[in-house]
Amino acid sequence: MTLSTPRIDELKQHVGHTVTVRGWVTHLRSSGKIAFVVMRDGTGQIQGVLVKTQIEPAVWERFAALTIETSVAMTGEVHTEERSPGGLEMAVTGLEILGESALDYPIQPKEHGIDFLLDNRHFWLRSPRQRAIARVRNEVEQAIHDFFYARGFLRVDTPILTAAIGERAGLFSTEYFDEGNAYLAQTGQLYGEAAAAAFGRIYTFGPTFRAEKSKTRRHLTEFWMIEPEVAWNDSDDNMRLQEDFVSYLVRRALDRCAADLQILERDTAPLERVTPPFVRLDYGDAISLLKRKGSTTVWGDDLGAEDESLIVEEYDKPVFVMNYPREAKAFYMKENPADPRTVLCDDLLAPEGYGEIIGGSQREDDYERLLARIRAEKLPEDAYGWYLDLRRYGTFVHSGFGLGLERTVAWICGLPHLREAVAFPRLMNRLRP
RNA sequence: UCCCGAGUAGCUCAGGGGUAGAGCAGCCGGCUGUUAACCGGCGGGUCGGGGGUUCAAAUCCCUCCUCGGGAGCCA
Repeated sequence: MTLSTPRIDELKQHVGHTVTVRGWVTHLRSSGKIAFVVMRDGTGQIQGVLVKTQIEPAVWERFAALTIETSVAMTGEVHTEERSPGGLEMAVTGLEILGESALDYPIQPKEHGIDFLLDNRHFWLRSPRQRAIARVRNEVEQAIHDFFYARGFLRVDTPILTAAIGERAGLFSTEYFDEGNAYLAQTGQLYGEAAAAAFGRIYTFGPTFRAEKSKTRRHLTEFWMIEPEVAWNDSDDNMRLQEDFVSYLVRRALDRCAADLQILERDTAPLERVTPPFVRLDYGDAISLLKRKGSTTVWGDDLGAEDESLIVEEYDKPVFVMNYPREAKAFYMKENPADPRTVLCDDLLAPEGYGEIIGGSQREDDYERLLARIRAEKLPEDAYGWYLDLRRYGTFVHSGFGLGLERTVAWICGLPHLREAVAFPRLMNRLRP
């Protein structure tokens, strides 16, 4: 059966020949003695046309038994036909029902509410729009690996079950034998730093978990993060790496996913402008800018969503905001020698309201300073023993960042909400399907 | 957690004190080029749950639940 059953996107090579394709029925239309069946196989769609007077009665009867999402093997001669969606059509002479589909398939070719669609995510995934998003995500993921591979980075897989270390936000916990609680990783960074001391340039690529009760278009409780960590990179090197990286990912999507972006009706003009260098806006200058624009945010505050939009609208490509006050940022960031009130860090804000897609920093490499920060933040000192060791045995200048995959995909695809950027999104009130 | 908004047929919604509605989907019939086809017919309801006001509540009041949008936090 596998022989000569091309996939739908290969059918243009089979014009004039009789082939069999397998897939799922998406549309059925009948005019009494002529009928149309559109099927999908994951690579595209093909319309089959059946003329009652020209085919075997048994085939016509099987057409009548078709329902939406029936899986079928459809056989016929492929020809060009401009009235057919996609320009190709199959003159069906054979039809085999592989798997029946119940009459109450819930998804219709019309508007649905988001609650209903998320409840039916396992079916929603079958739509052309969701396929386009999945293809862009796949391309971005591959581009990430290619980017780092070409630059001699080693991919390191860090643990998902961890002791209580990492960010301050909510943790998911689970029992772990006689060791007390284990927590789902919020970041692989600390392990990445250990690996950078071993291998020089590394990156992680994996799921991370935040038990935050946040209900916004920019948050998931489970999301994928890419975290490079580079020995001997300072904060400036770090930002150069980030702008090269992000520009490369966008370029790859533009070059290889043009058809998908078109299905998503993505205006690609803003993406075409994503080239290095990006603007580097010092935190202090950002505050001045915000004050000019009427914000009440003052020096020392973290930047809110409103502030980020005010900054982003000033530029036509991603913008770095760098060197935040120490109090607004994590304990592991290196003190800024030029202004000890601040740390050497950067947030990369994406255009068009997609917010922070990267958070990065140079890491504190001085043992005493790092220990002081851990104590000041009242973190469990013993849990960070191995992390502090990295500063006791050959400490090194190093920097890294975390890129949120779903935010990046949502931005490139122009999605209104992160939940479409992953096949089965995890939100605070959604654990299934 | 806080602030808004919404829950009526499988779906998308109208109806806002007086016998529950439409379109789509489904089913039956018709149609030889359909594109979310079209035309005719049929079936389909705990009006989110509970309590209250009233002769009478989908409709007014209270309360809880669920969902959506936003904030905070962050990627």
